[in-house]
Amino acid sequence: MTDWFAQRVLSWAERYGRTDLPWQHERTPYRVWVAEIMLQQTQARTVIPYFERFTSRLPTVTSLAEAPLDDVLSLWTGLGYYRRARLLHKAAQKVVHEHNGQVPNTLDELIELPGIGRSTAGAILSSGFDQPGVILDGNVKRVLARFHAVDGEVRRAAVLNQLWALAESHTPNVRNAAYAQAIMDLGATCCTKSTPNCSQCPISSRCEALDADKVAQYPNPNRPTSVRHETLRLLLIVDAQGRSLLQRQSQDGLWGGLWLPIRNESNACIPELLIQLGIDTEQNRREETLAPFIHTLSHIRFEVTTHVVYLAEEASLDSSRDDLVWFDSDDSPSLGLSKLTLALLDKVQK
DNA sequence: CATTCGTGGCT
DNA sequence: TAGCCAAGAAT
Repeated sequence: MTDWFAQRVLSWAERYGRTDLPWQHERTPYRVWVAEIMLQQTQARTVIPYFERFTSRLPTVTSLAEAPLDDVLSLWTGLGYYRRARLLHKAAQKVVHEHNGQVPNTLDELIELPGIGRSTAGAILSSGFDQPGVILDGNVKRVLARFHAVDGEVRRAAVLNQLWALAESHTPNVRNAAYAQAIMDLGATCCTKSTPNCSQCPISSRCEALDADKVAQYPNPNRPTSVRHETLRLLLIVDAQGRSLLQRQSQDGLWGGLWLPIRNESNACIPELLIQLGIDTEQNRREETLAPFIHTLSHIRFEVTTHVVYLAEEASLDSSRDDLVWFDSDDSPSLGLSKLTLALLDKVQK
């Protein structure tokens, strides 16, 4: 290992690197895998409590593979990007069936697993197996874009290819796990997006961006994606016992596989919806419309209008539909819920 | 190649 | 405070 860059970053990490992250201890390929999936587009501080709870409940690949999907999504509730949970679950079953329950340790095999792309595969190889593996996440992209003054929107393929080549050129084939952690720590704690600490940076003496006094300009920002505006009409039905009717979303799309109040896309009237759900429309009920509010996602602005129907009696539900469930927060069944659903249920509780 | 996925923390 | 964007992958 002769790369000056890697030497400096490794030495820096020996003093200033993070050592208290839960996936750095009891390090196994499975725990590293789970952590890397949770860490996709999600900051470490947010991931920590989810990782602890997830690996405590599902400590092995086999336990994850055998768990109901609802349990996995329940452990993911609030973390976002729920497709990651579905793909992780599917990948665990694939590992059990095709790899004898052992997390594979080659780049090709890892990328074949759902939810694992090039960077995550590199992270699992290096951090999980201490084998050579190249990472190009947001941290590494920022460090490299600054160090080499890489121009152009980072999301463009030409720029990405350039960054991958640079990442590969700097990645040593020894101390693989240490370097993987070191380069990410540098980006996360020193070469930060805003107000980077160049004075304590181990590679600042050869940083092209710093040399040109243009650190803040790298990486060049992507053109902002346009925000979509949508309305979300929800029907929240509460029965006499205080249970709320939830419906499972399709596996694809927003909140896939999660349980939400009834979505009323077509703006149908309440009696019509109740009939569709198989609920007796003759019984007494009280209705209320909650004040509309804005729910923002990364690129969608939902104006949420919630109509609440309180049933006075026991509701007869069409038992042939497995996409409906009466949810009792005291009973707390294992279901994946979005933050939006949690907020709405909280409003109805009082 | 551009868009679609959640949520929270930051400035 | 209203955006910006994090340990990205799938389509």
